[in-house]
Amino acid sequence: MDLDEARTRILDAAEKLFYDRGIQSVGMDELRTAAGVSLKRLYQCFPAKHDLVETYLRRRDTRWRTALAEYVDAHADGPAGRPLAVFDWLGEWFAEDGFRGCAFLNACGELGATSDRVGRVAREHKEALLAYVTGLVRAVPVAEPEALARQLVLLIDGAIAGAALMGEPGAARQARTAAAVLIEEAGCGGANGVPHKGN
Amino acid sequence: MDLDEARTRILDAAEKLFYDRGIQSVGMDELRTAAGVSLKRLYQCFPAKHDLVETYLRRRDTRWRTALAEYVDAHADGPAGRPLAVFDWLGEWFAEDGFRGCAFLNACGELGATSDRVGRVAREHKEALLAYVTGLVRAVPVAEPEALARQLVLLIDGAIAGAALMGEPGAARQARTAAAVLIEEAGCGGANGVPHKGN
DNA sequence: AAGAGCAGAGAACGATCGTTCTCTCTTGGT
DNA sequence: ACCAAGAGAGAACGATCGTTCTCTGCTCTT
Repeated sequence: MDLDEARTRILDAAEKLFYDRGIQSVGMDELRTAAGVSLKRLYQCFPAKHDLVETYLRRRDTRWRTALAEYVDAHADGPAGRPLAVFDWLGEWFAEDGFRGCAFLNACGELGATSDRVGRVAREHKEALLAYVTGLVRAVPVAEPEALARQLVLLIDGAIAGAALMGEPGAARQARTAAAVLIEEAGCGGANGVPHKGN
Repeated sequence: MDLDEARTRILDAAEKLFYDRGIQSVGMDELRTAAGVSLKRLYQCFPAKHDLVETYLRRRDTRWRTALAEYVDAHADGPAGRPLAVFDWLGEWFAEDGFRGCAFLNACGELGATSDRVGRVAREHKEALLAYVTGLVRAVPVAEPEALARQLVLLIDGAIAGAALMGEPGAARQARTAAAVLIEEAGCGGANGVPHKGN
């Protein structure tokens, strides 16, 4: 077996097990069995468990944001619809089997106080999400795009948390309608010409 | 030492340690030392660790919601300001030393897949919060108070998650302004007479 | 064909976990 | 004063954790 193939098999098993059951609940031996590699290979690819944890989180971060961006590019109608398409993607994600909330928030709650590395990865993930949403918001004419982007990220995180705890995918739709109101209200003479209330 | 006093000392130590460092990272022996009771006493009060975990979460739930309600009662000016006062309280909570996000979301991410009891407690906590916010919203004249309450809870959870990951207490203020927009927009001819846009 | 080197399987190790047991000491009733 | 009962302190137990080591067998070069 190739070394690169072993790495991806280990990371695939780690992502499934860590996300499903938490990090501390999964032992290296069970991981080895799920990946189908030997313990020697496992420690050859990842010298310690926290290395595997960090790599798992980083790979999930890039994959998650790539999937989101691809969905938005494919499904959004016009620049104004792109921020709202984010919530449509969330709705599809919430409905997936095995959805268990934000992997970074879970990892941070479990190990954030102990390991500063997972805290750093989680922070980078959230900053990258904010940067992406800010880019989406800049394409629609609103006053203070950064402030609106931060509000939308609040709705995103809230929807993820709500869907994780309650198991109700409808949180995405509620967040979407709230986002539409916020975007509309932040608009300064947008496409439909509704003026800012500005009291 | 009284048995009730032992219980509260154990619960106080458990709340501090579990919330600070996660549940699985804290052993019963360290807990015993922090509480200043004997192991026999500990297992006499809580026959197993998951009993202690569940009791810790339930007590934190009632205390958390009581503190929130007391703050809202004390600081809100008028019925319309009560939902907004929730976010003021969040801001003070976020700024506290040792703030580490939502204890129920953290516990659920760590043990939710393993223990269904912590999942149930977390769900009950979030339902109680939604019920409380719904009660606040009903006092201000809006169309569809339940929908608005759900949106506000999304903002609350998002602010907690954002503050937990990034350590920025400003999330509470951003959520507050977003909440003000949503409340204003949901109003059906409220106190200031702004009509619903209703497109 | 033979020896060197690497890969897989899993035993082994020390540490730590949740939980129980033992031993000693105090205390209260008669 | 004496005995029963319970409390505290911590040793002990089996399980499991992350990590390393050993042993066996295959493969590749000359």
